[in-house]
Amino acid sequence: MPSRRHGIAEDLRNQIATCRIKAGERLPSEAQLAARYMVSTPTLRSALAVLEREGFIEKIHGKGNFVRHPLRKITYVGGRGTLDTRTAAEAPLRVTVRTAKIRARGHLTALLKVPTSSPLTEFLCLSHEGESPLSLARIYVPRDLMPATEPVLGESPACEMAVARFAVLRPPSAEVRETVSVRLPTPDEASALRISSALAVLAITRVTADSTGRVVEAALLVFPGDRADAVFTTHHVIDESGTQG
Amino acid sequence: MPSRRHGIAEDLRNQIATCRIKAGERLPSEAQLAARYMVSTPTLRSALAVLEREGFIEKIHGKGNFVRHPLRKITYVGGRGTLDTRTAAEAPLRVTVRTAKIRARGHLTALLKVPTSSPLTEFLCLSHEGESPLSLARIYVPRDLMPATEPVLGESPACEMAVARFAVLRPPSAEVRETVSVRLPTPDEASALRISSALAVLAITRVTADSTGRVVEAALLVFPGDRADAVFTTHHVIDESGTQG
DNA sequence: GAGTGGTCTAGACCACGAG
DNA sequence: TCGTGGTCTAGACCACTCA
Repeated sequence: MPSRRHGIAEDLRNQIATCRIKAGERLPSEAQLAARYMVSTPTLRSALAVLEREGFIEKIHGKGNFVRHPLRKITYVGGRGTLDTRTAAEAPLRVTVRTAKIRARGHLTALLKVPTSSPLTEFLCLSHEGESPLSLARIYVPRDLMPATEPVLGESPACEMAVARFAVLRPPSAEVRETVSVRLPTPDEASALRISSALAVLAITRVTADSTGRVVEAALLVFPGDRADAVFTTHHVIDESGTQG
Repeated sequence: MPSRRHGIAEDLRNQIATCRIKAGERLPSEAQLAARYMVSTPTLRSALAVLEREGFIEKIHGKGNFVRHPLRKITYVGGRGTLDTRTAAEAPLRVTVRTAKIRARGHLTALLKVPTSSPLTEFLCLSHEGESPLSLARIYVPRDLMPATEPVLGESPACEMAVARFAVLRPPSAEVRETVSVRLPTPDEASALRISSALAVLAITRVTADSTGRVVEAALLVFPGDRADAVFTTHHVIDESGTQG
């Protein structure tokens, strides 16, 4: 026996799936929907909360409830030294970058294996597809690894270009360790990605080290959980016999 | 200005974090808590819903709200040919396995690259740590790759042992492709893992192929999102120049 | 100011668990 | 049966957006 809210949620889900309510469109007001389904507003709102957690709708205070654009999943490809987030390549990806000079503190010191308050360069990258934010990246590089001659870029060029440029300057043999976790977004992340704070994110911490073991980059990547996959491919060329554990 | 429910949630979170309410313990009834915080029961319940999504409490209908055991995170180590889910190794991990003979259908045919209704062996593994379910694994192996002489094990031995045994029978060079995604659990998964259906899970689809490209195993792994990380390490021994994209 | 969503109330009634 | 959580109601009032 399905509860009212799940029945309503399913009905709306179907309407969205069958494009009877199109992407980007506004739903009828909560009062109207409550009347249509003959439920009280709290009940209707709890139905919408289900859809919000599932990523179907986006609530905007004072404006309405909007159908999110179809889940055009992006794929994060692991194991590379560079940020590489598109696969649905047809997407017109727009990336904004903000650069800052900061000093290591807190868990950054552990990630980068540097002492507290050692100089770092921070890249804050936010990628959009149309109106929908797709990913948030915070990338930290020890300042002395930055090409100081190069004017530290302002806002325009793609974050990935910037990072890729540094990649070629690095020693070629490196180790990349990527830790994937699921969590709820921080309030900052939720607003940057325009998602509900109840919609879990896929968080990837990527630490890149050169052949000497020095950490040359730490990247904190965050994706809306419903819009991203991460793929890791391992080739077992040589049998690592008994390395189990 | 924090809302009532967030204030209450934070207060309870602190009490849990500082062990003023210990793991496994029951919280006071919702009516009592509502009285203590001088809010209505729906408001109090929405505070508990926050804690539930965050993984702090577990609601059990008719019994009460219970503090979940501390987030003893397990780490899934990617890139291996075997299931390897412990790192907090002190954990007394108990695994139950159910074996079944099924036939490929739906997306399994695509994953395993086998025709519809070709024979498979399914391993359904559920690992517990004490009372808390930690992971759910559904592993599919083409039946002809199974050592038929070996009696298909009943319920007792560890899933990982079973799978590890097959691993050594396989050609050593293989490719492992692991796809990590975030989603809400299915009702089955939620009840098997004893988590709220609002608590996102970390889902890993692992496809192992031998050197000929034949898929020898597909594993669908599900972990409670708040209890698991996945780590992937890549060694860039040889510079794959310009393999970008 | 009109319309929207956000929060909260003070109940009612139902469903589950344990004795 | 009793105590628990689960669902729902019919409002009230506040906060935000936009004309």
